[in-house]
Amino acid sequence: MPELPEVETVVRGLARQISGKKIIGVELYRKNLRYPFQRGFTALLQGSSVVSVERRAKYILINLSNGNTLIAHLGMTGSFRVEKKPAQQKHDHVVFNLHNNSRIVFNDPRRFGFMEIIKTADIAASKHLAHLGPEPFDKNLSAEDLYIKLQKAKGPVKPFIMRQDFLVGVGNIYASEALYAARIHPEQPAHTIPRPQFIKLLAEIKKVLQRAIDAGGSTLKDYKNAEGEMGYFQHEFAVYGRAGLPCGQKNCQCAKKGGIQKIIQAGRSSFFCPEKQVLF
DNA sequence: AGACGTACCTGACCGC
DNA sequence: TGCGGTCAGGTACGTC
Repeated sequence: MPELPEVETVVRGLARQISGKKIIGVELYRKNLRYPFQRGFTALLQGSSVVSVERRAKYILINLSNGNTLIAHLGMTGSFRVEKKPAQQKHDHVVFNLHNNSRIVFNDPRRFGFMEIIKTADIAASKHLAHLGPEPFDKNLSAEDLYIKLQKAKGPVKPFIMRQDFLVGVGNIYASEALYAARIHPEQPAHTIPRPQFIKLLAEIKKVLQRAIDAGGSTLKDYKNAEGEMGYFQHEFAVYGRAGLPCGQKNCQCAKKGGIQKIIQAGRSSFFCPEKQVLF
């Protein structure tokens, strides 16, 4: 499910639904997700109130009044939903009962997601967040620093821009979309990209992420935000999942030559327009 | 040190 | 209808 826009959408929904609410009980329906739940998981939450809900990279941070933060990651298929009345579904793993009688349910069929509680003061230095690169929408984001890293990169550009220690938030969908918008072939060696093209690529990454946030994320299969709403950005994909179809721009010659190409890079599907994205 | 494959899991879909 | 194979939005870890 979730790249930056989907996580951002979930965070905004959760913030609306649970900010200021007290957690009166937690139900765990298994002993692990991707990792085992830590000892005392339930006790660390019970009785505290939600101060705020934030996003860092693709992680959801729920800050609590007791000085702890619940870090949650959605993996590929994790989702939160808000319920007024219990309506158990397959793969519901965690339920947070709030004092206003609503329930926040975490559901995750593949269980690649996880949750961990850490002291709020230790969040930035925590195992999961310490190595992360900058946020794309950080006011102080330095294109120059990123370009220096890019020049030292070895492999093709597409897997490189998905590295969370380079720049956070870009996953498999938006990597293809941003490269298309910047007219860069996904197999172009990262270090060969000239400075102006990289600046363009960075701008397109931000643009596509922002457009996706504005559309409420992308719903491929069953993604929904915390309030049960689907995203709509999938209707705006120019290349992702569109192998054999014409690319996002009308009248592109690629339509006559087999359309959008699909290749596998680092075990993931990449999509590109063979007319507009040419190796150099 | 860094790059790569692989593992983690379930479900949907496709061809036979 | 059923079965096997393939693929899926992400991350971490072992092994060169």
